[in-house]
Amino acid sequence: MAEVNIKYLAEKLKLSPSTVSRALNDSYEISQPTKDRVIAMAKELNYQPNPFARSLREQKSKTIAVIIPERINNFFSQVIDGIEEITQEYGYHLLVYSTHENVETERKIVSYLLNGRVDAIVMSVSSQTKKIDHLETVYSKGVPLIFFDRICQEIPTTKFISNDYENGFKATVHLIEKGCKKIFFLMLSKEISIGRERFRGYQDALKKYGLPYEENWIVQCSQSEEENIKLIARILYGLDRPDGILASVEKLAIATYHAARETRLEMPKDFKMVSFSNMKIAGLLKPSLTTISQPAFEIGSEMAKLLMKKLTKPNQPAFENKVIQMPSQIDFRESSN
Amino acid sequence: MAEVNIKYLAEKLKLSPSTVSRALNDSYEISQPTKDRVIAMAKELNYQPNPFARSLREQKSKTIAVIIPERINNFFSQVIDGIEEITQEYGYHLLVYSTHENVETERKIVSYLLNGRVDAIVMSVSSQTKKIDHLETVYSKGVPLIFFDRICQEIPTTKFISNDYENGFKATVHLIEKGCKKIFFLMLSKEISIGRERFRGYQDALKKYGLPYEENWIVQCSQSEEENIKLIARILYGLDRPDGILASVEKLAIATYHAARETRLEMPKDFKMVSFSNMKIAGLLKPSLTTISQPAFEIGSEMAKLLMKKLTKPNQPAFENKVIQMPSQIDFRESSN
DNA sequence: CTTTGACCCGAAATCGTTTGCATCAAAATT
DNA sequence: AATTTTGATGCAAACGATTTCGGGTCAAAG
Repeated sequence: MAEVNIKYLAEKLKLSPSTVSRALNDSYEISQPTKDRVIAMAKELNYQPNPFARSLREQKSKTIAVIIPERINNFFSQVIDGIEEITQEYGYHLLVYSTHENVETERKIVSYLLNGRVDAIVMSVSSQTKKIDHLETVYSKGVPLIFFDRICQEIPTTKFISNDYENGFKATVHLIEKGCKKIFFLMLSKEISIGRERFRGYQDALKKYGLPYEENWIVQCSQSEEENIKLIARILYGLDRPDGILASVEKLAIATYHAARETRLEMPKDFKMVSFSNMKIAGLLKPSLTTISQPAFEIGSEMAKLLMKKLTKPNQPAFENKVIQMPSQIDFRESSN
Repeated sequence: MAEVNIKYLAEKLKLSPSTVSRALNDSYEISQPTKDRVIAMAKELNYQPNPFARSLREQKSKTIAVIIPERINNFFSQVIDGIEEITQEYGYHLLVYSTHENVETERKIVSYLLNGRVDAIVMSVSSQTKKIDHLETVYSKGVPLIFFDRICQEIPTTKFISNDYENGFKATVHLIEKGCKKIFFLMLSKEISIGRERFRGYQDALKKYGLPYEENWIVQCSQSEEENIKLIARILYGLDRPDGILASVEKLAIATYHAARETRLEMPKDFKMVSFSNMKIAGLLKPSLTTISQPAFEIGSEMAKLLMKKLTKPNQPAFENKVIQMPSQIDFRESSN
């Protein structure tokens, strides 16, 4: 493969490696004619600097890690698209990892990243994450860290979410106004902070309208689609079945569609549903699904902007400990009508 | 941040860096007691080897690039999941890039990867890719390269696809058997090899059943969803409108749903449709969509297995110039009934 | 005629690992 | 007893880029 490196360029040009390096980096110490010669030769030989030598020397990698709980989810794909939109301009690379909602995997991935392999980490924690010492380690090592969607409140850094509380509230009010009296709340796990916010909105809306809710209306689902369908079907078969459902994540809405089909119940006649979801084709479902969708792309690009500012400008402070809320959008469709 | 490195470990242990390195790499030249001491100390100080120093020295990065035309597509997400499943075990990292179906972006991304940043590239080319000199460069530089789905026939390496010809054929036959006489074929671009195979299957099926087809039944769509909807709607409004549609990619099927809605035509009454798609919720659409879905996860994991074999074992030959076909699955649903 | 400063360039150290070769004691062999 | 072998370790050179330091030239200024 005979890589062409700086030394080789220097030889060809009868210059020293340092001069070549400086010329390529447009140093003021090098005369214009020399620069031109060097650049021309570099182009001719198609010189590509070795990224590892550079990273080793400069102690930075121009690489960012993105850790998400699952890939097969439009929301996360859109967020990554948003991140890439910005980072690509700056020549940064993206290492993407999926934890598959598994804490152990999450811990392992994070541990790979503590050796300087990446300049920063952007992540959405797994739904099973309870102990957060691995995240504290990242923080204490000084690796810039940003959370989004599934955030970890305990770590004092910047977090991006959408106005989950507000939309949990609005969605519930919407169901109430459509006449629902028994509104169930489907969630993945108590551990997810995001679920909590959406849940608080739900609770407060019920309270405001003087509606009751019982413990078993809060349905804790699992990772298994099959089990979730069974669980929800059982609930729909039950005597105490809901006339309204608020699904805190997309996959639970999908499971509900399957469960409804199994139990031969029809939305919105037998029960109504609203779901948090960034599915593009919510409008093509049968029935079309009322969704609360997050500005995923913008969340990604905003995070990336913040990152790029910190990584490419000198003397930037650590990320502030704050939560940035981006507005979601509710699209009313048949499922809740 | 005071990174703990080998030199520091050596000092602490009163050993030379070389001994420490060898001990950590479990070299036969080092005595067991010394190894134990070194390993214990490394664990205590939480030593993490610097990946760049190692990559620089070893001339390999333990990183693989995955280049896809778009992220918001279940097929590609599943493929990446499949790749990760295997590579993670071997401690390999995944750099993921999206070209957004843009050749220029594709060229730029590829050029970033010619400097040893990655040990291999797995890619699905953009629909606009016509000139392939950038891919030839990758190949000639000796970077291991595997194509999937949108393959580039001209490069002599291993390619993974599903039995596109066969399924294009079967899907068309299915539509014919359901009574369709005017079957249109929706494609993204003539450049995509994959489209060609599917198209050949379509053509041959028509031929076999003695059905005609006209030039303008082959619809070339664009990247813009909006334009595609308009285009398809215009076709559906037309006098010469199809009674069957074979969509070669998922996004065109979605566009067709929107166009049908606009023109108030109903599937499968007014026309029937089959689409290549890995959408999980095809069964929940209105009407549910008959799909040909690829074994995406397996395509990913098979590619990764091949890669890992080449990268982790000594003296492996270059990838054979062959096309590996994985069987797709057809799920018949309402849209074509 | 010296000094100053602008300008151009090279030698060598550095980043953290790995590894070919040298070293040196103890054990084994002649 | 002298020599070879073995086993365990250290020295120093890579890998390829950046950067500190320092040297030299040449023209203008003092």
